Amino acid sequence: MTTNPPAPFPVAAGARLLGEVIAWTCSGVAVTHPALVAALRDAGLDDGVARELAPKHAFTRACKKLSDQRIIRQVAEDAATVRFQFTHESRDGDRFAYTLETLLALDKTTGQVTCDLPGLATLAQEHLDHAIDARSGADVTRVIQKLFDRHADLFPVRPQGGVYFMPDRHTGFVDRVQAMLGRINGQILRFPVPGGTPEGDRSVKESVAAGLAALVDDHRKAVAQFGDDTRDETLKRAASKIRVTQFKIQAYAEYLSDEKAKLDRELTAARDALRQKVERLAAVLAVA
DNA sequence: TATGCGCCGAGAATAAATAT
DNA sequence: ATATTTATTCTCGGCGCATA
Repeated sequence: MTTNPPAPFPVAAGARLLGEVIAWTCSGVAVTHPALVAALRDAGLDDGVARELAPKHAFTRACKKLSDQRIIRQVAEDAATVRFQFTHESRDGDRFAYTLETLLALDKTTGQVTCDLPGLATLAQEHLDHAIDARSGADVTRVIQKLFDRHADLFPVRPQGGVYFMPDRHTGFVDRVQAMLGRINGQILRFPVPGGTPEGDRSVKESVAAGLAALVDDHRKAVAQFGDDTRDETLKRAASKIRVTQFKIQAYAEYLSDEKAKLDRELTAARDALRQKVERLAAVLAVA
């Protein structure tokens, strides 16, 4: 066995990167919504992915904190207000006892809480205000996935997700995601994958091929569902999604090697199925 | 007005880390 | 050794929007 001198980074002249294996963690991240939006904007990312939480939905988060020895149920809702019943739960010997505590109203637009117990109104308002503002690690993960969904491609390394292969063309994009995560104390790990190693090339090929095959499969399933109640717009959108996937298969051809032909075949099958369906629906429509 | 569709949050399932 | 907490993905259902 020969001993190679330590390779400088990046790998070596001529050996280009295929991409990176990345994983992120937002464990324990607690950030306010405005701070998250600011972090996205400062990093040059689309801040539309971090949306506001409507008072109604924030209240369901707040309910978790308010549910100690208490059961909260929605009793009514109209355009402006949602009403909840708070029922106190206590242990009474060998059984539980329940007593009506209050009825609480939530204004869906202002996020204002009202109820006839002043202390409880204040407590509920505090929890609600916090829930409207606060974003958890899970929320940040959702934001990251939406960013990648809209602007880059991530191929799961394992079916459960969490670790992804990212093609090198998106390196600049991850740089921005990394900057964003840095501002909110999240962490992203990035392992460069150089081209030319047998196992690296194989693993990249398999994960990219599996990811693209999943897209093609989605198209196939969607087309199979279409019927005479499907709108023209939906059919057009399906065709456009198929074109996008075709573009991706082309763009990642170098990763796919011998897997490309199979993907091309499957995509063509999905496109033909759509074409046939469109023709059949047009025929049905003409008769009707 | 009804319907399809995307978005969002909840909850289940699962896994891993941490506390008891 | 067991229970609890935390994080993650997946699926489902409700809501609002656009459109026929």
